[in-house]
Order: sequence, then C-alpha cells, then structure tokens
Amino acid sequence: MESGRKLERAFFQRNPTICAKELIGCTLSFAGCAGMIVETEAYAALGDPACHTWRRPSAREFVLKHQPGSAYVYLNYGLHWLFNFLVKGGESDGFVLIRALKPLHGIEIMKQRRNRLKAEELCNGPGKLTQSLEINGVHHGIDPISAKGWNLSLGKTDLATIHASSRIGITQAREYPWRFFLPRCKFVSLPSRGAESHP
DNA sequence: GGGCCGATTAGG
DNA sequence: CTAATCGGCCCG
Repeated sequence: MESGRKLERAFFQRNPTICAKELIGCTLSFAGCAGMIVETEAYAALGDPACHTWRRPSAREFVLKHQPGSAYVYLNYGLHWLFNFLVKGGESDGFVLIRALKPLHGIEIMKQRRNRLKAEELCNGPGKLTQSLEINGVHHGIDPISAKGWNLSLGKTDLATIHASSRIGITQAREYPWRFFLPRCKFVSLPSRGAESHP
C-alpha cells in the first residue's frame, strides 16, 4: 500500500493491534478539517475487559451488524464524544480509538470550536479531536470509507519508529501495551512517560 | 424509575 | 484535586 492512497476496506479486516499501529501516520479528514493520526489504542472484542463489548450488549451487536471500518462513536462522561474504527474479519475483532491528531487542514475552524489558540491543543486527546472535527453521535455507525465528506488516506510512517505503551484512562486490563503513538510528538495526548517499548 | 459507571477535560 | 453531565446497563 502506498502513501496518500485511500484506505480500503481490507485495511480494517485485520487484528485491532495491527490496525491501531498502522493507522499512525494516516490522515483522517472530515468536512474540511484534517489531521494526521499520531496516537491510537486497540481494543479487542473478546477477552479484553476494557472493551465495550465486555459489558455492553449494544457494542457486541454493533460489531455483528456493521462492516469493518465503520465509525463507533460514543459519549464518555456525559461530555465527550470518542471516535473509533470498527475492526472486523481478521483473527480477532475489536476497535481502534483515535486519541490524537496532528492538525493539517481547517486549523482556524478547529481553534474556534475548541476556543484554543495553540495547534498542539486542538486534537491532543480523544475528546478534543472530536470537538475540533465536530464528530458526534450522528456519526455513530457511518462508514467513513464511503461517506460523503470523509476521507481516510495512508501515511508514510516507518512502523519501526512507532512506540507502544499501556492504554490510558482505563481501569481494566491496564497491562496490555495497546497504545500506539509517535514518540516525541507534541501532538500526542500526554508527554511520553511510563513504561514504553517498541512492539 | 433509580443508581452506578466511565476509553475525558478544564480549571483551581 | 474535582466538577461537569448523560447513555448504557442492571436491578427491582
């Protein structure tokens, strides 16, 4: 697969961890705003207590009824919309949470929506990037591969440069190194710390 | 209907 | 450190 090309359905028909890692460097565009994905997390539909499918019948139903690449969007803490891709059809199904973007286009609009001036504060968190791109519950279940206004394209990041760490903010299954990010990137959600490793 | 929880964030 | 705020889920 080649940089700049649109992501195909097959991209999401692989394991959640592979998809999460390879989404780093890809570009996510929606309605005039775009950013390079610099931080993700993988969640597994089976055997992962941190995944919604562990406790929510509705999440299990979502996996069954939607095609790979679909948007799984939900409201967290009653305040923040979080955006995931459904991953399905590989050895295991699951989700990839998009946690941070490096803003590329529509930066002025993002600044207005976020009421923030610094580019590194626009999309450096899962709830912040949805606010910047104006992604919310109406996008739950849509297919960004084909939906009007959306575009997903491949990056050129060397996979060997991507770091991994524990996932952030969860209380279950903290030990899995399923957070992926670009090291020393000022657009990731947190200063790199804690136990990090190359996959 | 009530109670609890949570893949977060901004502000003090 | 904490408040903010609500869908999903379970219980009764």
